[in-house]
Amino acid sequence: MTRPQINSWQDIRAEVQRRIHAREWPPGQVIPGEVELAEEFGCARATVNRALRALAEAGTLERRRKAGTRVALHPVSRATVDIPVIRQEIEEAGQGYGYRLLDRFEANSGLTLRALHLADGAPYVHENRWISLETAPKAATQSFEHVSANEWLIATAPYTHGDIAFTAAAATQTEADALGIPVGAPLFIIERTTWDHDAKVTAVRLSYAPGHKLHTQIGA
Amino acid sequence: MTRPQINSWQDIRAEVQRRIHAREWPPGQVIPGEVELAEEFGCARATVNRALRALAEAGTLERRRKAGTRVALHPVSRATVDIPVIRQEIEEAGQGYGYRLLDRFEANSGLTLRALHLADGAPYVHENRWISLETAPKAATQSFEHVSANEWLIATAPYTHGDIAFTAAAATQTEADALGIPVGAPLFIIERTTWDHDAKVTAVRLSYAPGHKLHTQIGA
DNA sequence: GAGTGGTCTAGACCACTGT
DNA sequence: CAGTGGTCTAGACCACTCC
Repeated sequence: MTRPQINSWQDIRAEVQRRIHAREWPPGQVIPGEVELAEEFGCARATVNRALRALAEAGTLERRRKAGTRVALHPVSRATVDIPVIRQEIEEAGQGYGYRLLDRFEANSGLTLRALHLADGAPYVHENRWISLETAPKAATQSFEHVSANEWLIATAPYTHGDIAFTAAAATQTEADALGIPVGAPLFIIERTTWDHDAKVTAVRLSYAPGHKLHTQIGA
Repeated sequence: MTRPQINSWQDIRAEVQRRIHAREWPPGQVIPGEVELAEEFGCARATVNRALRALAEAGTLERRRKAGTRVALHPVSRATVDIPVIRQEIEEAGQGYGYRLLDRFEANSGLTLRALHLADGAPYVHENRWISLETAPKAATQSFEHVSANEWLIATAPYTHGDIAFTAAAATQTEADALGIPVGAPLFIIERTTWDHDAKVTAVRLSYAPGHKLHTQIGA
């Protein structure tokens, strides 16, 4: 009785997942060390390391030096969400992209924009954005009437990190007018702020027309 | 004129990010191969591979055999969202966790539950769940009056993969009654379905009380 | 077919951290 | 202080894919 040969790090990952799945290694339990597993599987320790690291990044395992590797006690679902450029998002759905600048004014050291993105002519998402003129001074010379801030910033003002929040909110009068919906309608909101090192680059609130869903997947 | 020594794969990752950031390697451009970079940085190819692989996983680079490595043309923001167990989510916010089963009935080969999770006694999220009695037959013998399906399933019915959707919706009469809010109020919704290989395990719709935000971060 | 990334190995040293 | 994971190396072969 033989079992399929376990060679690659992905095979090892699958086998470890199977043992966790089958409760051979229940949640919270410390599993054998890398050296021991390498011997069992007949491979190099680096290969085991590769497999266990992948599982740790996925949230399935928790690893600490000296303490060892254990099966995660509270297996959160770790989902990776891709937030595309809006034009891309619309065009990939096979729809025609449209863009309208609604409002624009400078105040102090910031530029505030409001814009509407359309899919096949229908309002898709309302964008309320602030751009730092200290970090991205060239924004002051851009009209943003034909190029969305979304795309201009990507090509012009790189960032090092940011944070994102998802929530729901009732449509304000401004949003309702722009999207052509009743005030108070439930909107899916994405708020994003990005920095270039310590300098804030931009902050944006995207208000999606009712019905919008953000999909993602989880594995193991 | 010397620059800081570049040794670790994280140093290499940072240096590559810097060159992309500084437009030395603009979006779409093919960057030097691993061998060449390894020579430049005076390290092993595996170390360069480690750094470039990390950037590829983050969406910053696109790699293909033979074609080489290029800077991503449409740098989507790839955010990893941790979706914790609800009890944990509440307790980590320093609030007291409460749970009430609202409804329960079996139909055909499925068990349908409605429940309410509370934070410091206030309604936090309304849960509407379906559990496959084919995949998880033991669910039929569970009352779920004191143990939430959320936690019971984690401890009992593992899954291999699933999908998640985020959206916003107006509170239904049922949700409004449970959460103590007006009908039509904007709710943040998480819909999740999980499978164990080909068999559907459970599907759940979580309706969060108004104001709830799901936070995450992005880097590079 | 040839060039690139993907992976594996065997060994070594390092870094963190629990005891 | 000692044990575990984290990383690096030098070399090798493989797998994919563009030409």
